[in-house]
This record gives sequence, C-alpha cells and structure tokens, in this order.
Amino acid sequence: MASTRTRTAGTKGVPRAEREEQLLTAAVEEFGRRGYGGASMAAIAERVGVTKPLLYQYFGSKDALYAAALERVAGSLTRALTAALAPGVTSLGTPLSVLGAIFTTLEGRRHAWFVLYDRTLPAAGALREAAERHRAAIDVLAAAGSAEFLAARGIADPLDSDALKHLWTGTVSTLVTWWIHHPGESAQEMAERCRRLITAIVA
Amino acid sequence: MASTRTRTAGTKGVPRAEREEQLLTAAVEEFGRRGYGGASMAAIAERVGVTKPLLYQYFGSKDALYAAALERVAGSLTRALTAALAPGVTSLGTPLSVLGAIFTTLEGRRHAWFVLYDRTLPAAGALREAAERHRAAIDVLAAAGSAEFLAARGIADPLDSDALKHLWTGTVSTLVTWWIHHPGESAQEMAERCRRLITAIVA
DNA sequence: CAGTGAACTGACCTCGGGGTCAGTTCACCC
DNA sequence: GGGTGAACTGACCCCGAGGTCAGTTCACTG
Repeated sequence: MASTRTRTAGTKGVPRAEREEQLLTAAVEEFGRRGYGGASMAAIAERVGVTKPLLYQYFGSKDALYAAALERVAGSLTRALTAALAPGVTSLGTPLSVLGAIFTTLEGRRHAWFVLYDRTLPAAGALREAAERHRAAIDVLAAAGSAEFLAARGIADPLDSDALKHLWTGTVSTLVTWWIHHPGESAQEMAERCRRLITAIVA
Repeated sequence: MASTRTRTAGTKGVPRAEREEQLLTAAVEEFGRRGYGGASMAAIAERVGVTKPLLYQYFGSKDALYAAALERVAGSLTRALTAALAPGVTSLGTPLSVLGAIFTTLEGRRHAWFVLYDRTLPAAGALREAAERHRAAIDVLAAAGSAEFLAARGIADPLDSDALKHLWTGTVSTLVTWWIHHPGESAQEMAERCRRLITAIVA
C-alpha cells in the first residue's frame, strides 16, 4: 500500500557527479542574476528539483558553492581569452576578438559574467579576495593592451593606464548587461554590433 | 540621583528637519555602498547616533527611505547635468563637461551614484520602476548625444544608438568606481584625466 | 533476500534584519 | 511649576535564509 503515497525521500537515480554539475550550473545562473547576497541556497536547489540538504551535502556551504561557481566561470573565460589572444595580433583588432570570445563563451549563460564581477560581495572576506584574484588573472591581459594603446598615443602615466584598463572591463560588463536585455541578439550579432560601434568611436 | 544614570531616552535637541537631513545623507551613503539589499536600517540610524524607531518614525519604511535617497541623488544630478548641457555646445566637448558636472556633484559622496545605478534592486517592484524612471530622465540627455554621434558617422541603427547610450552611462559608472578606489583624486583631477583618456581614444 | 551505501528529504535550530509598541526624557509655554 | 508635545529608546515580534540532523527510499551486491 506504500505505492499510493507520493515518493518523497529516496534516490532519484542521478549520480553525484551529474547532480553536482546541474547544481553548479544553477548556482552560476542564480549568483549571476541576484548576486552573492541576493541568491538563496533553497532557490538554487529548487532550480534542479532538489532540496537544500543535498546541496549542502555536496558543496558544504554557500561560500564554497560560490567559490566553485567562480572557479568554473573564471576557468572557461580565461581559457577562451588566452586562446583568442594567442595569435599575437596586437593591432586594434584585438579587443574585437576578445569581445567575440567572451560573447561565445557566455552564450546560453550570459549572467555568468556577473559571478566574476559581483558588486554585492561583502567588502571583507576570502570570497572577495578569490574573486579579485580571478579577475586579476583576466585583467593582466587587458592591462598589457591598455598600456600599449596609450603608449602608442604618447601617454605614459601608469594611473591613466590603470584607469583605461578598468574602463575596458567596465565596458565589457556594460555590453553584457545590454546583451542580457536583448535576448534575441546572438553572440555573432553582438560581436558585429561591437565592431561597428568601436570603429565608429575610435575612427 | 537620576543624574548618575546615563541618559538613554529623551530628546537630544536636534529638530526633526535637521535629523531627517542627517539620516538621508547617511542613507545615501549606506545604500550607495552596500546596495538596497545589503544596507541595514539599523546601520543607517547608527551612523547618525540614533536608533531604528526614530528612523522609522521619520521615513516610514526602508522602501520610502530608499525612494527619498533616490529622489535626492537624482535631483542634484539632473540639475547639474541640465546646467552643464545648457550652453548647447554639441561638439565632442559635451561628454567632458558632463563628466565634470558629475564629478563635482559627487565630490564628497561618490557612492551616491550607485543609489541610482543599483544592480541589487529586486527585479519586480515599485522601487525598481522609480529608479528606472529617474535614470530615464538622465538617459534622455545621453540618448540625444549618442544618436547624434553615430549619425555623424553614418550609422542610423536605433539599436546601435541605444547600445552606445548604455555604453556611455556604463562608462560613467566605471569611472566613478575607479574614482572611489582612488580617494586622493579630486574632481578636477578626474575630469582632467578623462579629458586625456577620451581624446586619446577618439583621436 | 538480507545488507550496505549512496541519493535524497522533512523538520528543525539560529540569527540577522525589517518593523512595532509602550514608554521616557526633555524643551517650551502658560 | 504643571502640562503638552516633540525627540528619542529598549524590548519585542516575525520572517526568511544559512545550516544541520535524523532519518527514508532506492540500487546493487553477495
């Protein structure tokens, strides 16, 4: 007679590795959308059709889950960017190929970008440091480009160069935000639009 | 013998108008720093040396306080920008004077900008709408400039123009963020630095 | 078919933050 | 000097979110 009762506890046949994968994907989405503070563990679990305790059993804590999400996003982004920068083309085409790589990587998970660039993170704490460390790894690439860009125009002030670097990463954030508000736009279309805008601005 | 006891309740001689002023200033600072979700009413009250109930007696609710903070920031910003745009100089010097006006307005309360541009606001709700309404009033100015800029370069796509508008407001946010991280920089120095960078980019 | 371990949950604890109430102290005015 | 109202607080309620525990169901193996 136990058959009439709707099953509650008990395995659903999903192995741990696969479930972790699903949960991590949900975490990236949720953290990216609401930020660290705004996201709730229950909501992340529910996205996968599972409850909090399992999420905690697999990831330990909210901080650890965020760290894992950060690792994943930063990893794929860093890989894509170093690949895009490999050719060594140091002209003005570089930022375009960087944008293309970012859009392609983010296609289907556009909010992921904001796991890396989360203004919600508590000012003090290991999480903030981890995020900054990952960002730094990416910013190094932008820093070189910025300094070179300015040097070619006769500006050597290191603070100017630093500001330009921030301007660039900020621009990427802005573009991703705009992209999120225009879901119909594909990665290719975005890249094309950016090519048009950048050439218009710099020309 | 009541004199030995440290006073707790009872007026401190600060009239309501003045206290509201102090609380509003504290709210702008706190909301700008931590975002709507991250800021706490108790912290805002404590900044002024007062407790929660008084804050609630004067402003009613967290939403109402945020709305008031929004109103104040948007008001001073809109005033400063329309004044800066009044001369009608439609050359490339316009964005520079806009930046100058913004930096001057924000001097001493740099975080205030992020009350207007708060990524933490709940997606649904009157607060989000209010913020967007105030932003729109400012964006109108940016929109005209963006369209004009692109038209002069032979681009008429309205989506391109919209994207450029976002790019511009995003750039301002990025610059303010950088400014916050460099407290020594004065508003004038920031304006000068931006002049250098923008001419380098566009030239 | 009994035993084992992995997958999974309901119910609970705790703590911080929004919001409220019943006051208490003070300044001012007659 | 007593009354009135404004300025102000300690203590409280409630809820949502992080985190935990004691299980329950299932697949797999001997």
